[in-house]
Amino acid sequence: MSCEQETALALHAAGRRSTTPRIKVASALQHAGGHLTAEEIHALIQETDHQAAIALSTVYRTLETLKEIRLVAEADGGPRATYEWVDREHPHSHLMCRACGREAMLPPQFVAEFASRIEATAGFEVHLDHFVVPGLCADCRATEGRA
Amino acid sequence: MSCEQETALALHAAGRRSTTPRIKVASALQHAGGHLTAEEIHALIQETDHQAAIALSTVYRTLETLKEIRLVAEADGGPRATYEWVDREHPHSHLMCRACGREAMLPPQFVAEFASRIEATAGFEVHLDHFVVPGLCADCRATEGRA
DNA sequence: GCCCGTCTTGCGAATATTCACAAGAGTACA
DNA sequence: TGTACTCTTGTGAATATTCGCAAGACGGGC
Ligand SMILES: [Mn+2]
Ligand SMILES: [Mn+2]
Ligand SMILES: [Zn+2]
Ligand SMILES: [Zn+2]
Repeated sequence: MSCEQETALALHAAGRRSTTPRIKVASALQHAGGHLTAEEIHALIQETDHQAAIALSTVYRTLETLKEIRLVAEADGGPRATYEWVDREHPHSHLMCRACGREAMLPPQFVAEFASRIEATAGFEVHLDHFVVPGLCADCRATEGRA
Repeated sequence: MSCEQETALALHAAGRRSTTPRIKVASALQHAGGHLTAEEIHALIQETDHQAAIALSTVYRTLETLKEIRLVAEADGGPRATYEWVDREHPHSHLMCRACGREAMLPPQFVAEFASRIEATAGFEVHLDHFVVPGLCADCRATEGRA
């Protein structure tokens, strides 16, 4: 089954309609990979598809919709929000250094166990599909000590 | 020692200058308590202090500065960012339901242990001073099952 | 396939947040 | 205390993001 079909199914399963902008935004995120801003997504779609243009405000709304049904995750942190396709089979999270900006991977298992613990005690279903943990990397910790 | 003096000390310790806007913003957050938007903070300062007004853009910049030295934490999630004073002695985090919007407290211990684990394996110093975990509360999980 | 009711979109306007730059204020040091 | 140097602020403008509303598209039932 194609990516587009899977997206359409997920939308329907969530009681939302399958529309051209939603499919295009989802497709752009899936095939570009990585973290993209709303504007980058919009530009990608224009390039790929010279005819029917999508309004930038629709891209924002669509990202919100896709986030609601957890197909897409938002990553804040910088001055602009970025968005990434969520891979349910292989979820990932980041460690982001506030000093140098570098990113490292965070073992998904740590996040999963943190979530399990909360669900077990609070009955709260945790949605940390793509978690960006801020802090200081080992290098910058050393530097800071000397500063 | 007064709150203002403590803020000034923290600023100096971080190599930043102690200025009127910084002290006022910090003071507003400390004494109002809870989550405030930049605009609410700005309004509070105007009310308290009819003379020297602070520019709204300065409030934004100042909040960024106070976040950098971890006196203040930002909570996203809604359409507008909110800010809260960080109480180092009694840190707290939230569980926020994406369906009904209600908030519950998250045991600080869970966050602390999650952080310890990351620091132990990755050497990364985690800065989760005020963590808002999205998800579904127990009530909404039940409702969703029936929907 | 057509009709209807509702959900979505495009568009433009309204807000929220960030930036650039010259003027003003805080610090270190004499 | 005065000076020099740098960091911050105020202001206005630039961007980013959200909203309101009428027109258009989607999905369900005939
Ligand atoms: Mn990622
Ligand atoms: Mn809080
Ligand atoms: Zn670093
Ligand atoms: Zn709820």
